[in-house]
Amino acid sequence: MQDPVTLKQVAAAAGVHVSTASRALNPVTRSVVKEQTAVRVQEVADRLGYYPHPLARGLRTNRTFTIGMVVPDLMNPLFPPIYAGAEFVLGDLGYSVLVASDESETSKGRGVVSALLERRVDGLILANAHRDFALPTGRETVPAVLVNRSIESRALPSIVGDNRTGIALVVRHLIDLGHTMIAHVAGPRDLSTGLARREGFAAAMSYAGLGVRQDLIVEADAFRTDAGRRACERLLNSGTDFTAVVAGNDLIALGCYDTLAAHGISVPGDVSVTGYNDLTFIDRVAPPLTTVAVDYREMGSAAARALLDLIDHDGGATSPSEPVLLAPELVVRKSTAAPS
Amino acid sequence: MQDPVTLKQVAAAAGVHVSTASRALNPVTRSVVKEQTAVRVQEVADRLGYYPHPLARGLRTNRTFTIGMVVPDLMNPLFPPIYAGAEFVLGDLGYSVLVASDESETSKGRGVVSALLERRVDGLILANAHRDFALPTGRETVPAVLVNRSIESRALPSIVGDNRTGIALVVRHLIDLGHTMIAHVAGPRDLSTGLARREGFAAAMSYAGLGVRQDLIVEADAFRTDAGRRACERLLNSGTDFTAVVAGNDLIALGCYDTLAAHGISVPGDVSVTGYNDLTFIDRVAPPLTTVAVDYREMGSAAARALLDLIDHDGGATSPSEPVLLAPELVVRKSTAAPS
DNA sequence: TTGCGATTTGCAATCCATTGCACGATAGTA
DNA sequence: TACTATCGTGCAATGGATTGCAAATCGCAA
Repeated sequence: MQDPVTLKQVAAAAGVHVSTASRALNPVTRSVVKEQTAVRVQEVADRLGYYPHPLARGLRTNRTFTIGMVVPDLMNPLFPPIYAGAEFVLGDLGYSVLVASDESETSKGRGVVSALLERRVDGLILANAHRDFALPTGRETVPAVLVNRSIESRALPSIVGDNRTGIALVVRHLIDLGHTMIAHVAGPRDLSTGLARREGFAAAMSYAGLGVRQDLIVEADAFRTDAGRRACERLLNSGTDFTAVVAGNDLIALGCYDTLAAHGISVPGDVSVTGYNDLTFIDRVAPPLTTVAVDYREMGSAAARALLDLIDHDGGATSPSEPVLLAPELVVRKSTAAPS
Repeated sequence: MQDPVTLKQVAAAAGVHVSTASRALNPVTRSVVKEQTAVRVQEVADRLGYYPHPLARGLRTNRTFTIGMVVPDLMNPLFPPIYAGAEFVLGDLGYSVLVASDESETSKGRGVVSALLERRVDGLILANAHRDFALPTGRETVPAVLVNRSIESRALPSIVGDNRTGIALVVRHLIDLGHTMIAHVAGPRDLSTGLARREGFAAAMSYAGLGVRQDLIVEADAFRTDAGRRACERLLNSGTDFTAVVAGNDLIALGCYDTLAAHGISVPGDVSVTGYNDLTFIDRVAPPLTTVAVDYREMGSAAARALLDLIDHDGGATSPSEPVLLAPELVVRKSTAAPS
């Protein structure tokens, strides 16, 4: 409807100079203005419904109170909770979240990051990093944190799940049930989650004294159901015997369900299957999937807090650091049973 | 790293005045500059990696190339595709999407809208509207469109699914199977989707000559599983006989699954159940749910296009209009069968 | 009453790009 | 050669808030 109120109008109405009005309205500089004046300005501002023009302010202060968040694919139920957790923390502090999805499954995806940087976001939360990711060089940068996936260089702080421990939980669970021939349908090796779970699998197997057989490990080329189907197919075609499959995540596990069913193999009757992530509704598929739960909302919140810390204190100067690990939790359902 | 390049620097390097540089770089005004000069400026700009400061530009032009999108809850698998569709269309044109979630299930939620307006978004896509929603008055407004849910006043354009037709499809399907005693666990009446499906249900029933029995209609207080459970419980407690349940959406249908199972009633053996939305994975629950598919990605895209239209042409002056309806599609699975 | 330090407030520059207006230069016409 | 269109470019204001610095005001003491 009507035009927004400007600071100049507030100042005029309060009978002071704009600079005084500015100081009166800004909590940080308020103390420099005479109490009585500050109150008057504040009242006028409230009455007129004044709020500062974010562009004008940002232009001057070089802050936008906007955070860029990059996700690979919001349709993957994994990411909405991460977003929700982050936005919950950030929104409270006056930040808005600019969401950009980077559908490209390649390691480039610098396009969206650059786009966000050009928009002068105050920080970045990256949920889509490949292991070889690096912020674009040769251009101004902002504080950034990784979430869910970490990178090889450790150049950016990251908040991720403890994938090694998580996988160890399911391996332990399967061994406790009596399994010894356990296969792994791994996620892509170029994502830290895929690699860490694969390494965790190997570590847990050798720790249990079962050894690591490469013919029991296949890799899905994406954390998706279709990729899981194909990978499981390869596993079956190799002719290797196994009584349990540790899938790289829930979607791959669903792909295994499909392929196993297509081969007339019953879960968990003939083969046990485990997933990772505990997606919504994964408890309602047939059979309900034994998996590892990660608190993704908390992960998003933690990432946001870490980012704010970077913004407020270190000014973005980040020294290489180990990922912050969130504890996973085993969720036993009906897709695992003792080997027949 | 280094500071961003400003137009002034480009102009200096090209040996022209900033205004000339500005015109040379802006496609609209490029023709006013001598071709040769324009080329030179462009080359310098490219070499220096110049891009305009969005805040400075926005301050002057009063455009932010930012669209605000409000969703009730991104964790509901319904909304990510809507976002994806919208962002796909908008991103191509240089717009970024500011996502805000309004968890409050009340009809206020003007808080987030106001926050977005204060940020000077160029337009709004609202996916969370209650039937009595209206944009905040007495303040400047921007073009806005509704998606998925429409409002009573018709004051804003909306892109929604054809809920009446969709429900008619499932009712028809159930009748074809031989059902006559069909119950409806409706969604909340204060959401257009809840109301339209309820009305569609009544219309389809009377069209089929089965009449509308109020004792066969209960209302869930939210489009959630828990609300569906409770509502279904009420339906059963009322003692009314029925052989099929048309649920207001997939989540409510899952709630019905739970309650029916708790009462030892088998689906679809004793009672058939239908949902609405065809959520991801709903084809994998036990039993796979017969439901109505809506192309939510397309809905998001359509909303974005409608919004862009409003922004570019009408300048936001909207006259009341009927919702744009997207055709639904019946998806028959295993939760429906002939009555026993 | 004059003077000095401490508060308050005002001035003006700054952030960066856009754009109406005017000036200068070139081309074309009489 | 003089004169008017045209074209290209520069000047300067503008958008709105922030902030270093200077000026004004006040209180209080000598």
